[in-house]
Amino acid sequence: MKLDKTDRKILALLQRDASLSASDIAERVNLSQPPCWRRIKRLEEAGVIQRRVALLDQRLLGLNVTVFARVKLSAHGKKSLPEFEQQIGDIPEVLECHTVMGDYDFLLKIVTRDIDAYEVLFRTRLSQMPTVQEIHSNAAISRIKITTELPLEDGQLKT
Amino acid sequence: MKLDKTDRKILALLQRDASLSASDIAERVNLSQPPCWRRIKRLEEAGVIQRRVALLDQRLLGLNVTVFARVKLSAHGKKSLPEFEQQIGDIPEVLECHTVMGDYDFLLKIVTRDIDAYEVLFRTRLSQMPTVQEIHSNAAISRIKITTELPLEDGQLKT
DNA sequence: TTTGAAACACGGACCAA
DNA sequence: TTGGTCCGTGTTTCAAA
Repeated sequence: MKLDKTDRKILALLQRDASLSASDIAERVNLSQPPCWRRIKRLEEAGVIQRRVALLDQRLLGLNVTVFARVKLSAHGKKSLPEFEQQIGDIPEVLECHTVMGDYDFLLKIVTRDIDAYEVLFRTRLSQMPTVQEIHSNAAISRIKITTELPLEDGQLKT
Repeated sequence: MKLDKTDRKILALLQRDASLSASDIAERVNLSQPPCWRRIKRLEEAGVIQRRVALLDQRLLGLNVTVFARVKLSAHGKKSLPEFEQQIGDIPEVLECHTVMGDYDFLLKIVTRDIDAYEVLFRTRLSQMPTVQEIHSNAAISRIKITTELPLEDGQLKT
């Protein structure tokens, strides 16, 4: 799928504010509504636009703690990776889990109500996973920047 | 602001799929459409629903590399924190920047097209910031889990 | 909570460049 | 192939019972 400049403009607008209507966007990219709508549809069908979601305020929901946990699996545990991935998927407090290169195996982003809730999660679930050898937890104190907007400027993308 | 069970159900639905209409949601939470719509509006006005965004497919956009960078500022650099935060905010490839407790000061999540693009970003921007003393970069190989859905189940929230 | 009306957005048919 | 105009349908939004 190839994306021209107009497509990228549309994507940039939508990943900033998905409540914009097709005609709002049409106006900003100098198109009339139907062709603009067709482009959006096409981007959705191609999967470039994965989904539309509401972002909630963590603080207002009382979810005050974000922890980054670096996890190392035991040597034999690496055979049962699917099991580990399955278990991680089942913990709603784990927002992200990435396999990383370097001195540890996974980086997890975890959100809980407070430190106590994290401690419980850590003790009863994370450290209980049979494959886990070692976990280093680092609590985040403040969010300097946090966005879901991917960089779409020229030169950062393959088109 | 207090949230009852119905509010939390609405939030759970919207943070999974913001394309649901007010009547779709009304149906699933056993309400008629207008009161359901009023609740959504109220949640938006209170800021619990911060915004609605489109999530794009990183791979399809050719953004194949995610790097987590651990940054340490120089001792005197900690005075000019606002400057650092400003500069971070201006780099679109930096999606997240958290202040963390522990052996380093910040954790950054960075997305680029490929390793070369990261190297350029690292050399020309990140390592050039006058306040930065040390950066450890860890490339993420695969995404096991990645979601923007906050955990809303009972007991995880203050209501 | 239900009804309903006005405004608006969506999405198809069809034509022009 | 891509954009434009026209128009029917459904949704949102909000007032009134």
